[in-house]
Amino acid sequence: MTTTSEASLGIVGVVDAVTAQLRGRILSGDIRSGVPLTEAAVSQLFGVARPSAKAAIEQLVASGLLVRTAHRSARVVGIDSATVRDVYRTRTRLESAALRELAVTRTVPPAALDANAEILAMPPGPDPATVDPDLRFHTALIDALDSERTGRMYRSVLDEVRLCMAQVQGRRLLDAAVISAQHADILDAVASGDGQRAAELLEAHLSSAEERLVEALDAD
Amino acid sequence: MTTTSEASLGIVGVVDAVTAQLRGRILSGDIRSGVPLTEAAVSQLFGVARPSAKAAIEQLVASGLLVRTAHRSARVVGIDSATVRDVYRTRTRLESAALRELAVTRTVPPAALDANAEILAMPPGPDPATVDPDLRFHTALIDALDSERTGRMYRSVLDEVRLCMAQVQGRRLLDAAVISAQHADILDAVASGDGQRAAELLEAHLSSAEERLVEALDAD
DNA sequence: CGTCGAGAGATTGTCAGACAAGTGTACCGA
DNA sequence: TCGGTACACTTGTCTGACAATCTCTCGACG
Repeated sequence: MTTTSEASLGIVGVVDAVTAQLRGRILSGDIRSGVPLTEAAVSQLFGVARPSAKAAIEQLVASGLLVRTAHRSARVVGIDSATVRDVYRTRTRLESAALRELAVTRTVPPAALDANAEILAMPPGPDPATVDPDLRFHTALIDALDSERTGRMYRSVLDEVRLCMAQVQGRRLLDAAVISAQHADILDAVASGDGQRAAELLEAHLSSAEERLVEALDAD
Repeated sequence: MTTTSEASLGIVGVVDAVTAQLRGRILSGDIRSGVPLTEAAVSQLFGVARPSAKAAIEQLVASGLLVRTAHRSARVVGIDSATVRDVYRTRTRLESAALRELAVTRTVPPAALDANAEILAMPPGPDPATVDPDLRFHTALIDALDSERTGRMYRSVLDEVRLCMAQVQGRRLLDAAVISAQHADILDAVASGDGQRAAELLEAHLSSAEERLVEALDAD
């Protein structure tokens, strides 16, 4: 098949297209956790052969978004407290290491400043729309390292962060003004060359988010 | 196929067995970089169907051990200076973060002590046999965090470290006694709760290894 | 003699169909 | 009510096939 119009749009193949579509549906919460996701269902849903659907599912299993045991249907991974804690601890390790490096050269990533300005411009109070610029702020810190492997790792963890938020329907977030202020403090510490303080501020920042997520998860 | 004797030995399927075999051959330097690794060749080599060989190759591409562009044969990834630097910088980030955490609770992983004792017991001087306990020492630091995701990430980087060493045939290593002493210093810093010093010692330790690898790579 | 283009070979991407093997479940008998 | 067995569903793997595309080589032309 592989229509030329598909290839010109950045889709390199059928299986990658299916994978991207599935990933989007999972991260947006469209596909709920618990319901079986059979290869036949995916193959019919997108009109592709079963091997293609199988390959797409396997990619997502490798990404950690789906889980599957032998001869069982794949399912969207269920997020529990332990998962959230592990995801956030891993996140914190990467980001704090990044901040310490950036502080050495007093490098403040412009993209992080932009993302935080976007949060600050929003009306104060909890707002689901803060999620996107928030994640962009943190991604900008990692991207500033200009490391292919570190970036890849971070993005895989971030996928699971998005999955957490998709499964916690009531995304109770902190006040946008508070988030923005904490971000600004972190960047200030980086600008002043104090990597230790930047790492500590980040740890506190992410810890509160982690707790918020865990308590929302326990409320069901 | 899936013989019952295979299944009882921890092999869950044909494709996983092929993947493991291929990974071993790549990491041991058996399969040289540059030569094309076609799906048909893998399928004939292990006596499996082409889809199975394809799946195994795709897993290794995802692992970063193989590279492939569309409609081209897969090849073992070529290691250059930039790759080595990125691998080691990513490694350092994860390990230094681990040391800082361990220092907070003054936790010295027993497995790290064991691995380092193994190095110390070897005859002084460069010896390729130090590679294995050396890698086990560093892995023990990460494993002490008891984090599934962090461990997964670290292992993927470590695969590339092994690949680096496989491609640099003359594995000029530091003196076993020197390595062991540096490791001991790091653990001492952790035991005394000085995470900052542990991280700095680790950074110096890995930097020297990185330089050694880069200069060996440039000598060809 | 050097350079460019076309064709052939090789390789991958995708599909269709098929069968074996394993797991979970529902039904039936005790 | 409880336990065992048979069935349906799903996955794992294979065979075979064809289209698309990339690379390489060979020949023609300037």
